[in-house]
Amino acid sequence: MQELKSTVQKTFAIIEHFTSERPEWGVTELAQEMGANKSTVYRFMADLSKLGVLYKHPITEKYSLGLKLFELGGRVNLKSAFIDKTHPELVEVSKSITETVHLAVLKNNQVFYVDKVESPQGLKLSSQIGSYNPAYATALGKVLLAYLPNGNKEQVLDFIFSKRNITSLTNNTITSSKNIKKELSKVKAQGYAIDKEELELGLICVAVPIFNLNNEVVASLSASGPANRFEESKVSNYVATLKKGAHAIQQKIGYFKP
Amino acid sequence: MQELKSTVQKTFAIIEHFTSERPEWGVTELAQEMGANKSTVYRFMADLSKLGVLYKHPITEKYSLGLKLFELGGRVNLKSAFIDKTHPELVEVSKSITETVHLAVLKNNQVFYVDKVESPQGLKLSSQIGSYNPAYATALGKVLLAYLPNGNKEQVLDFIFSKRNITSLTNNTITSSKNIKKELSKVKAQGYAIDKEELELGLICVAVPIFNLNNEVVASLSASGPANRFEESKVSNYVATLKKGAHAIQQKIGYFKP
DNA sequence: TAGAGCTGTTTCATATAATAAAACAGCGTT
DNA sequence: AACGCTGTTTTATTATATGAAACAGCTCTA
Repeated sequence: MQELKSTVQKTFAIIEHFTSERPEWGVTELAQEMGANKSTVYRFMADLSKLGVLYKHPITEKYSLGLKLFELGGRVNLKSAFIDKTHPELVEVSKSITETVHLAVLKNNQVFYVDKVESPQGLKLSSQIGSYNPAYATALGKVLLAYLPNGNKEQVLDFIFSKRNITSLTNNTITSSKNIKKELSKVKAQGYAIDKEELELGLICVAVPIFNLNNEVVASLSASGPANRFEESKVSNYVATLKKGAHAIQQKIGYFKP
Repeated sequence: MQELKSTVQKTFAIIEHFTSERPEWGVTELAQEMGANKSTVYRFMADLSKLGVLYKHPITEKYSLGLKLFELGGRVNLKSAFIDKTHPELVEVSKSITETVHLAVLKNNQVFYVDKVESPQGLKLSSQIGSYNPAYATALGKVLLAYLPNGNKEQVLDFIFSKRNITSLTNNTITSSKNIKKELSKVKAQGYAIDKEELELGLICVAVPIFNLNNEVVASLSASGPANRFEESKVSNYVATLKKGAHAIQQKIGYFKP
């Protein structure tokens, strides 16, 4: 934990450990997990409990996320102009395509999921609003990379493809710098990207760019679903629907820059 | 701000200033509001923005609450966060009224059932902890909507009442935006809501608000039962009992205010 | 066009709060 | 009764937060 400089960062490093997979932590085990001192973590958790950010179960004495975060989260949801403006369009696209639809931006050189509408066909994807995925293994990421401004494109791509950042997620993942550059040219030429089980086996994804008023790509819109539902013949229809949605979103968010 | 000892408390003191009434702050004005140093507040806000807890508008440079809080809010397990503190009170109220008692919050613009105590008279309601019902057709929902902060009230109501979201569940369901607004004014004026077979034929429900320390409504408490047991004369007694219960719950979920 | 008056941001010596080892306390189990 | 596991408190030490001042960038306005 000593590598985190500010207390604000430490605070949220602790909070972030409470995930849906691991919603409960004791003081000692969380300190161990974080490689931090027990009494330090204790003080943070005690403070956060006093504020209602964490909730301490009166019997088990385990901590979990508290009502304060629910309340604050609710304030964001209702106020956020971004999601308020894009969500209805995502709903439209999802209805039309009947698959899960994502809106993502590039953040820290990764795909950052901003909004999501689940498929009415009820296939659960592991993606979550606010989470990240590698850019090189997703259709969303390919679009965001393909349209990077020429000024720093090479730089960003070289950084992403420095060996330590790349892991092969499936047999189809593109792991070489040369091949991804070829792929990105193709994406830019055809105006959309496709991910054929490169992130996860059985999962296919199609994505299109969302432009701002300066013709820069600020976000990407995608449809994802099981491979058996994404026949070649359907893709062009999906792309057309996604582009219509992307266009509608562009009209609404002329100002947004991530 | 110097009276706040720990940095964790300072962090959330800053975050708490972003309310629905005042969702945007600049560095200088927030520092003034808090009686704190400008550069101190700046560092906090810069750190929080890096984490996505705050969002800095690229043009106005004003800060607002960010996606990270939205994400964290979604992770909170309401059942475990509420139920330990509220359940005993629900039992009390249910004993006194001898009808089924519910505790609910507004989530995704719908009524979300957090806790429930069944009537000792053994009428089974279809409601379940963790399930949803439309806000406009329940007493719980009317309370939660009536006390929405003025900042985004209109927006939320308009969203809920865009035609495709409304279905008439019984002959009594209020389905027009105009009528629900009238109804909500009434609810706020009298301090409680009543649902006369608007969700389900034969089912009547009375609900009161639960406030937090900022006088914002965070939840709603209700009693429900068959229409023939809810005579006009009893309702005022039910409301009184519910309010007593709501008050007791408020005492328990009132957190330390930074 | 010069300058006043706002912003947000950076710097740096100083003060203060965060840290971590150790001891403590409470609870079950052996 | 002694062990091993919790969460909690204490303490001297160290590292971090602080805030005054200066800077930078912008929009008015005279």
